Amino acid sequence: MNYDIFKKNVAVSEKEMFLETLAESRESIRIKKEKTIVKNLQKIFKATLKISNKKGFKAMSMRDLSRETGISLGALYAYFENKDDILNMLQSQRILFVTRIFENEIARAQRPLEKLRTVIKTHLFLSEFMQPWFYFSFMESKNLSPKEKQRTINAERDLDKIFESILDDGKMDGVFNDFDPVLTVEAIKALNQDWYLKRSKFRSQKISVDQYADFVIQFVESHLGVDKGRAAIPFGVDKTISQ
Amino acid sequence: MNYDIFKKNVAVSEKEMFLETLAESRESIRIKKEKTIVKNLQKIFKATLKISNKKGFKAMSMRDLSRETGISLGALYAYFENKDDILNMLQSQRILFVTRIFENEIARAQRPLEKLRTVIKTHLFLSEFMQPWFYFSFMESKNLSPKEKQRTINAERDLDKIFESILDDGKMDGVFNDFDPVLTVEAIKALNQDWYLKRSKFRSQKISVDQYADFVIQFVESHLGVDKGRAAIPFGVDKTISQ
DNA sequence: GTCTATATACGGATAGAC
DNA sequence: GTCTATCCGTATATAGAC
Repeated sequence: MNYDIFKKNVAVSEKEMFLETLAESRESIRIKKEKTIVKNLQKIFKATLKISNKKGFKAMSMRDLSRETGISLGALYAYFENKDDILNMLQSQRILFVTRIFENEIARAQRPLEKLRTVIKTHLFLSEFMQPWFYFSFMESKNLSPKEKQRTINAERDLDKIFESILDDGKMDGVFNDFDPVLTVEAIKALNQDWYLKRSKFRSQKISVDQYADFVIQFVESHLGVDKGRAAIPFGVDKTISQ
Repeated sequence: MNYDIFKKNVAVSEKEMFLETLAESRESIRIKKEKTIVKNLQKIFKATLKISNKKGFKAMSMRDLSRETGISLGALYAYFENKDDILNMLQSQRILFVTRIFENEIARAQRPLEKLRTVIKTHLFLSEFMQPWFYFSFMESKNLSPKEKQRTINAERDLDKIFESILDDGKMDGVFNDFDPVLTVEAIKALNQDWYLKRSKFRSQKISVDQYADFVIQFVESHLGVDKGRAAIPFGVDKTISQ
């Protein structure tokens, strides 16, 4: 899998997922027509990410948002009850979206090494696809409602567990060396996190997300002591890397 | 070197460094007695970090700061011209402090491997010693004045150069394997950065900064192919991946 | 040097016309 | 559904007494 393939897979279900995840926010929205909601809410989200990622959510005024979206102050409030709602809706959308994609991409049973590579790439490609959301989410997590904060913590814990169980399986199979599971998982996440936190830096260095994915995988695998000579050849396990 | 030793080394020159770095902010401070400045400015900095790291600098009101420091609203403004000054002073202090310590700790000529370990530890121990400053600096960098923003970028570039030259020397000496210098430096920084961004997580897992330093060093060294405990990476194999 | 009281502006949110 | 006009709380910053 590379990013182009991933992007195409995701793009087809994007709109429909947006609609599904809307259900939760639906009660706080005064607008009737779904089509109008989708159109304007997407405008609002996009503008919020743009402004907030430049100067912070707290520093973004509703007047800023009105100007950027072209929707008047009064009309904006038909799409949420208060400013913080936007933040929580964005986070809720992001988590549901990520969870859904993750379930799709890593559902198939695979061998640990393949699985590790798939999860690293999925995580990385998701953060590329939704970079402004990931960046925003990281920077503004302080101000989430208790509900969304808890949900974020849970999602984070789930991701940890996915990584841990893969590493564990690999250790059992003898594919991976001995290592500290907590620190290793945290390191993988730190490397992936850097992609969306420092994206403009990578872009200016002309490093693509595919290159970065390969780098992270190689970096992590040398820590795990994966024997490259053996892992690459049998069973075509290495397909994901060689393309 | 471990963290306890580092901490003792740094602590002795801390106060005097604070005084030195004060010179720059001096003109915007209306107070005469240096002793008073030091006492109250440290109180102000401490309180700012405490409040801002909880809810963000923008969300911290001057009334919050007044309450936390025990200094009245009016008196606070004798120590800076406006709220943003606090942010810029904090950042200026941090950069000057870090630069000074770095110069002291890595001055001595060493061999690349030793040097790499020293720089990783120094960077990590500094971020432990000044964790609230590092966290604050990362989170609030958006709102720095152009001057402090530029200074931050320069300091970052200097750090990159230090790492790059060490890796380069190691490559020339044949101590390190072939690797992508830009990505490798970025990876080291990402791992170190995670320490101050997720510090409470590490603390709750009872991971000490010394343990983390050893982990990062070992992680990076296995990427560079210097870990004697593992099989050497065959020539050429990883080229397809790292480029 | 530090305090209280206050000027002034700006931000979130709503009312009510269209 | 969307707009303009406006309310009102809160924020930064200052004035001026002590």
